[in-house]
Amino acid sequence: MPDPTQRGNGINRGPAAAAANRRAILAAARSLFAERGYHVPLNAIARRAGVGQGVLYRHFPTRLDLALTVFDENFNELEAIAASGDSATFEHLWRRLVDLTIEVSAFIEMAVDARGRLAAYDGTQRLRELLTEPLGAAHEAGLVPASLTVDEVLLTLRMVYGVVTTSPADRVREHVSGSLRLVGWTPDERAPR
Amino acid sequence: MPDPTQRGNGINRGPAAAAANRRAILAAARSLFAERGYHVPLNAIARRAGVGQGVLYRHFPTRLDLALTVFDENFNELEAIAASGDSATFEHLWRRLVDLTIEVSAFIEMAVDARGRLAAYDGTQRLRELLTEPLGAAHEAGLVPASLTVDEVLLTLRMVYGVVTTSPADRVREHVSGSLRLVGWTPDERAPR
Amino acid sequence: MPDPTQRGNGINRGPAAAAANRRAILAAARSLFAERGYHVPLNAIARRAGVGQGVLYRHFPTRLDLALTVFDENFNELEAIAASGDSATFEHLWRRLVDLTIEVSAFIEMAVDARGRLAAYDGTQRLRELLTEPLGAAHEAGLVPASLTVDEVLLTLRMVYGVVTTSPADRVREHVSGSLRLVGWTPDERAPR
Amino acid sequence: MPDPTQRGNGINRGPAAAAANRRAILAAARSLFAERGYHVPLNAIARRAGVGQGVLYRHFPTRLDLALTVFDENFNELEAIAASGDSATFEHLWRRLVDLTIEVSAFIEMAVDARGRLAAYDGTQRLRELLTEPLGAAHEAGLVPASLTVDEVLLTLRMVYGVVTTSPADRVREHVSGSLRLVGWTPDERAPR
DNA sequence: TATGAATGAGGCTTCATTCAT
DNA sequence: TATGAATGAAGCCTCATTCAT
Repeated sequence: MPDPTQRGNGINRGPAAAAANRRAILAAARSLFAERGYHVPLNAIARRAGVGQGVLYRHFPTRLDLALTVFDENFNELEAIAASGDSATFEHLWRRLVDLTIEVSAFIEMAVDARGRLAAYDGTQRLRELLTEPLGAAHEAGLVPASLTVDEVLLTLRMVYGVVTTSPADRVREHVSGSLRLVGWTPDERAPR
Repeated sequence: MPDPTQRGNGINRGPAAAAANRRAILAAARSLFAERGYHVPLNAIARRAGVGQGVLYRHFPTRLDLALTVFDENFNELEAIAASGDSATFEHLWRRLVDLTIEVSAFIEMAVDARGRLAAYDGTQRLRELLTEPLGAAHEAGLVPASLTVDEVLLTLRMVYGVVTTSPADRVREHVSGSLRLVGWTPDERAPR
Repeated sequence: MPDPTQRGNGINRGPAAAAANRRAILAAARSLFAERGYHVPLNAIARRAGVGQGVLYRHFPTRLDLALTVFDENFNELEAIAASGDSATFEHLWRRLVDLTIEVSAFIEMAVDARGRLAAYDGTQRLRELLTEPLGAAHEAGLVPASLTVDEVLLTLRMVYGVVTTSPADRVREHVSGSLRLVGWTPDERAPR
Repeated sequence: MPDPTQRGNGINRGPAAAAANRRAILAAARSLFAERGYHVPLNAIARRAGVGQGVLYRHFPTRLDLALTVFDENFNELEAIAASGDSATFEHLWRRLVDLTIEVSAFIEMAVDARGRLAAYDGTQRLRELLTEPLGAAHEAGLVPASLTVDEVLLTLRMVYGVVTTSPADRVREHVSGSLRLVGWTPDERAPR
């Protein structure tokens, strides 16, 4: 009788393993997207996950499905931060968004890919929703200017993407700080304009 | 007797075609980079240019050589603008830079590719040089704030890249305008901050 | 429903075919190396084996891997002969070595290729080992001069290679006989010197 | 008015240059065969010779024609040695033959190529002729055993080829010496059997 | 249901050969 | 007659995707 906690041993372990496989695939994809970019071969992901090629296709029919799910998990994390609900939440969220942007440059490649294929996808909607309440709280606490909108926050994030992608690897954070200063965010205080 | 004005008809048109071929390849590459991105198959470029695979390799041994030449032409155009030398030059330059950024998003992908392979390549140096004098003139004419530096202009451009790349094709210009407003440039007047 | 005994019909025959495919590839490689030399196109091998290009790469990532495996099988056969253990074994071995040399001139080309890439590979070591005992037995039985060493046997073999490679196909055996006479081996008796 | 001693300057210098071009091609081919083997790209030869591709084809329609001509020059040199006519001539010839064998391993590759395509070519005939007289002189002077025939000398040479081709580059001469000892030639004295 | 081998299209690159000038 | 660019076939290799077991 096979050990269900053991994966990738070539034994069909039945439906019970499906959830574990899914998690393993997502973890593998996350790390490989970060290491080798969005276009990393799918079989490398399957290999690192310890599953067969077929399983990967069962769970995620296209590369885009896989990538969207990986990045969805980031949204889950961000939503958890947003739910904490004090006035510093917005700052935490922003900090985490910038870090994710720096870490996962694969996201931008996915976005390019998705633009052509997934007209319906507007990943920003979810971001918009999770930012609304924390930004309101920050407004009330006087931590950000009253005029700052959610859309401007998102736009700034996309500007950060541009800077991240075009910076030499060893100067990314320095350039990001410079660009945030340009829009009037002093990175130390994270107090916009 | 073959018609020498006809391209891509499978006939060896002889060395006289070399210059025309080179131009045809560059034009094909320019349009395909814009349409399909930096990683468009090289044989698609050769096909659109109406030349054999080998000709493309003779003129441009690597994809990077080809891309650098294409973008070099952009620099040439920008330098021509810069040379005109009146106080509105900076505005013209900036407008053209933003347009190029919107049109040729392949440039960003090339930059990523070049980063790994062409340590010596710093495309921004050339940009920096051609901007210096026009920005000085704009300073003197009071058209831009005295504090605005060339590096800030370049950084802004990279932020624009980020917005371009992550925007749905039909809303690119709208988003770019929004982001320029964010950094205090009102796109209508091009009067920064 | 596809006929699983039929090869190369464009149908995915599943993993069960792996072992059969491997054998088919090796057989195809063996015959094509003999017919067309070491540098025969790999896709010709895949075609004769009735498999896709990718399968060949899965089993043998490089041409050298494939060739080494093919020739390994020759070593296996020789070692089986060597294991039989009577005093005539050396004669059998030698006869087979000469025949293999004549049949598989691709071996020499592979050796040239391997020299540059596989510093660790010393194919002769395995030959040396399998010859040692049979030569000793032949010494004891007085079938070969006491002074004949394993290295001399190997050197003679390489001289035979030279003659094989430079002889017109229809006179190979005649020339080999002549050259063995030169070193004092009368091919009829196989009684060296 | 072009300088006829100057080659590869892109100017059509008329028929007078034909002989110089031919010599340049042969010299380039000789060095490149030695450096990179028989299958060196033909355009590399044309480039080193400083001529266009077309000229190479005019003079030598096939790779084999070129190679045969290159090696013919070796025969010319050997015939010059043979013509000197004293009793040590055979020894000089033999020494030069072994050296050529070691230097020009491209010859063996050409031989493999020629086997399939040039049934009529028996390069050995010319060798045989130039060796006959010197070997006779050596016989008369008692420098070689009376039984040694020209064909045996040629066969030995081909055995040397085999050893050369299969030896690690840094041990070629050592192995050749060993093999000559095997056939009873002590390399120091060059006194066969 | 999971495995992982097989398929084969597609992209890259190299040359032998041709041919306009 | 010489040049050297153009052609395009051919080989190499890499995956995305399928499917027998």
